[in-house]
Amino acid sequence: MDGRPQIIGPKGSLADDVAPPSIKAVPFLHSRDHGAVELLNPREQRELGKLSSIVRVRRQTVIYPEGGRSQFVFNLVQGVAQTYHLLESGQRRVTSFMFPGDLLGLSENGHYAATAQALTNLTAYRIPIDAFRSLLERDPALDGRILCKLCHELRSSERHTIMASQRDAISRLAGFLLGLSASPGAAQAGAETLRLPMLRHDIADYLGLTVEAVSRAFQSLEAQGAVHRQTPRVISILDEALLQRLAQW
Amino acid sequence: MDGRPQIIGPKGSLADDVAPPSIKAVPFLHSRDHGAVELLNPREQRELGKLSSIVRVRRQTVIYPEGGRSQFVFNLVQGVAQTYHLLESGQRRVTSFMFPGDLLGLSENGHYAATAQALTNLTAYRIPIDAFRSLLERDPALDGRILCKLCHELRSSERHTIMASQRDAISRLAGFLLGLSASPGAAQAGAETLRLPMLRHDIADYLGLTVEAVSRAFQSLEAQGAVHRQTPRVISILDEALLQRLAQW
DNA sequence: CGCGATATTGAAGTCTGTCAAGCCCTGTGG
DNA sequence: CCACAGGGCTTGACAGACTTCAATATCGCG
Repeated sequence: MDGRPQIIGPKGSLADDVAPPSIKAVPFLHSRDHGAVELLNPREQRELGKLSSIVRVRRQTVIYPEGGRSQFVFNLVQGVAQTYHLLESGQRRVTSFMFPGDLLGLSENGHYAATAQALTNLTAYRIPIDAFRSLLERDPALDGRILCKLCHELRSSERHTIMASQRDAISRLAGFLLGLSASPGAAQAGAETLRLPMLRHDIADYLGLTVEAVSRAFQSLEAQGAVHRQTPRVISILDEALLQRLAQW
Repeated sequence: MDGRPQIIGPKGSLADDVAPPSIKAVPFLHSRDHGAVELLNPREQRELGKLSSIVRVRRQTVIYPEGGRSQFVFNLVQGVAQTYHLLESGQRRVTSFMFPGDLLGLSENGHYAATAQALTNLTAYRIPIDAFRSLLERDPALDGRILCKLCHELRSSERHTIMASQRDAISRLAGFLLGLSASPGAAQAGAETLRLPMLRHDIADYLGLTVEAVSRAFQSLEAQGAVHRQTPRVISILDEALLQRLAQW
């Protein structure tokens, strides 16, 4: 089986197995610091579903490449993805990890601004960008919700910036783990064990460190009793308050 | 004279001196890497102007505080501002520098997500957020443009992240100077002399460095012949290609 | 169960942060 | 318009943290 996205088709035969389109964010106006909620009402979910194909993408597969002609927007409903830039220096910078409830391929200008890659096998709604735009024009309320989602993304990008510009590796990793455990799609339902879907290399490229520095930061967090590595990819958070303190916010 | 924003009032007496509302961004769909353009047509400029008060803010004044109840959106038409977060560790993180054509106070959820502060004396349209939102609902085309502006901001935030997560100070500063000289409102009309409206301390907090590191990075860039410091705040770019190379993209 | 990829650990070099001191702008007041 | 004072900027020395290079241990997939 090749690595290309497998298209199941509009309202495809397996659609019944698939969760409906979903966009989650912290609402625009509201009391602060409450978690993300579903922005789409059932009607909007149906509308989006009608425009979409369902695609299943295998782990490691590139969903769309940086610079590619932007034809589709993707709504992730299952699995995890990352977006990254390749720098001319040969380095790679991971700009975001995407979870169910996220929208990929939007923040561009005719071409994709980053490469998107599946970290796990994933399922997404693939929406032609023209259809998406005309839906937004017909439906100002939905448009407002998308605006809200973008604001949310902007905030998390700023959060990312703050994390990546911390001076020491421990602060960066602590902030990363906290963000991950607070992220709606990332933590499995409140348990304090965190399954990391990404490699150390991905974390390093996200935080602007080397894998060695990430590894040593894990070591230090574990030595201080903040976390425990059950396996390299399964982390339990032992002392969230300590993590918070170490993150230096 | 106190430091509070000076309100000139809706269509105030000095409105004739003031440029019309302006929102600039790289268009959504289009061939790539062209500069930012004005997104508002004259009708939209009038609409926004009718909803707004014109405020003049003195250098250093806080426009709105992080966490404050979000009541207004600001459209900057003259001068420069920055937004920042104060971390619990006492550090400060500058998240963006804003120029004419930018929109402040949008990316929030009922409360301002960051503090906005004037770096120079500035002029802005102050738009009540409710009026702004209802205008967007009445005018889907404008809504789409704001969406475009947000995408643009998201891209520049990611750019910021990439810059701030570079390993060495020279790369960060080179990237910063390039971004500034490419920024529509920042460079004075194509001249290769760049007037920096922000302090070294602001640059340091933007790049995640100390002022000393910024100073040494300037020293190094100058020694390599990439830039020349006419005064600490007036920089000429001597070799843009070299800067590009040093920025490591 | 075994191999390849991933993760960890170790040692040396480099760069930034910190602390300290001096210089130079800038803008305020006469 | 000029002088002065304060703040901003630069430079120096040292310690600490990260990167780099290298080797080993471990995980997880087939």
